[in-house]
This record gives sequence, structure tokens and C-alpha cells, in this order.
Amino acid sequence: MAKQAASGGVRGSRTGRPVMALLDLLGRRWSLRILWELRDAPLTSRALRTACDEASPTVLQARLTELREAGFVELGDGGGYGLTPLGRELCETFMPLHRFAERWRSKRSA
Amino acid sequence: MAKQAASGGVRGSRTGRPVMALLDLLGRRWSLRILWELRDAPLTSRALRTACDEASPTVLQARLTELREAGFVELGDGGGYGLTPLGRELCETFMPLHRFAERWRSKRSA
DNA sequence: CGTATTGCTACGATAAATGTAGCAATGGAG
DNA sequence: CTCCATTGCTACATTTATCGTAGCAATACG
Repeated sequence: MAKQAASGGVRGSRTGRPVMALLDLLGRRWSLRILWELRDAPLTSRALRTACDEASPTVLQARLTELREAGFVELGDGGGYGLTPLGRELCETFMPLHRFAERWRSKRSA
Repeated sequence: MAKQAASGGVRGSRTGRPVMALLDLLGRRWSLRILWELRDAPLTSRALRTACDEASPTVLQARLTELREAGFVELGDGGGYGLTPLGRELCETFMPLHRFAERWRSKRSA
């Protein structure tokens, strides 16, 4: 495996600004969703797939690898993907999004 | 062209949960970046392109349309794209990401 | 008129995601 | 041990998204 984005390869990091790297990493399909679905409890790869609207295992596996290399997600001993402490922090950052989304909908359908 | 989305077509909204729709919308290439680059002041389409690392105008235009239909971005009278009040709210939601990214980097390169 | 912006589009080439199928490894139940 | 279900993960052909380059019509200034 060893794809390695860790030491300076995440797209967008050319700018040197870590936000860009993060924004780029999160701006890929299913990245945000995966973090979101893992917010409460760990899930097996298959349960995660189900939670993610039956997304293709190819992409899911790719994102999972990237997120693991980024240090946000980890694969537990007995199987199952879960958030690392760092990943949990990141997820907290996104929590206000939930409330925002509710307000957003009401304005859209208004 | 009249793409889509405006009145209930954002991918991911099939679940009925607005977070999913939002997560999906933001989980497309350059979406987060565009919001980020507009955080301070409006930019012309070309300035935005420059800010976004010379991204292809095709995608940029597509994202811009989607973000406009979502009500986050608007095209000013005298030209130039800017955030709507709603878009500014959303951007505020992402601000903690900046600080997080800094911490993230220090842990990655540790 | 020429020139230089603006927002935006066409289109072939390339990269990414989808959908379906299946692998090797692990852990019971009989 | 065999059978079966589950785990994480991969192959591969098809479809979709994005890239990169070029260029359009509209507007403004001299």
C-alpha cells in the first residue's frame, strides 16, 4: 500500500497552506460523508458502505485509505473503521454544519 | 443550460436529510475552496480562477452555478462573485477548520 | 475603430467514480 | 476438518467528472 500523502503530497498543498490541503482532501467524493457516518460509533467497511448509500467500494476504500493516512480514521483490531481522536476533533468542527443545513433547507424551500 | 439543484435535486438529498445534500454539494471539487477564497471579498470569475490555482473554468463555472442555486454565492451587479449572507454564515462554520488545519499539519510532520 | 476587460461555453483528452463481481483471511457451527 | 458467513479489500469495464486550451458575446474605455 503506502500511498503516502502524509509527508507532502495531498493535492492543494502546493500552496503551502495546510487549509488548502485539508480543503482538498475533504473536497473529494464521500470524504465528508464518511467522517460524518463515523461520528457516533465505528462501522465495518460494509456497514459504512450501507450508510453511504451503497457507494462503490472502490472509492470508499480509496477515501478510507486517504483518511487513514491523514490520521483521521483508523482500522480497529477486531475490524471496523473508527475515528481517531484527531478525526473526532475534525468531526466536531463540522457539527455546526448540521444545524446550518436545517436552516439552509428552510430557506431553499421557502 | 439550467443545470439543476435549485428546487430539490442536489445529489444526496434522496435521504431526506439536508446535511447529506450539503455534504454532497460541498464534497465536490473546488466547492469548499471557492467559498474559502470568497471569504473576505468578492472576486471576479477570473480572479477566482487565479486564486483557485488556475482550476479549469469549466468546473469553476459549474460549481459557481451550483453554489448560486444553493444560495451561497451571488453575482454582483457590476460583475464579480461574492458570498450571500447565507454563504457568509456557512463560511463562518468553516473557519475553525483553519485552526484545525494548523494543528493537523504539526501532527502530520511530527 | 482597437483593445481589454467581464462572465461564460465548446470540446477533446484525461482522471475519477460507479457497479458488479469476486478474492484471501478470519471465525464460528456442526 | 468442512461448510458457511463475515471481514477488509481488489479487478475491471462502463459511465461520469474534471482538465486544459481555446474562444465566444457583451461591455467599457480611449
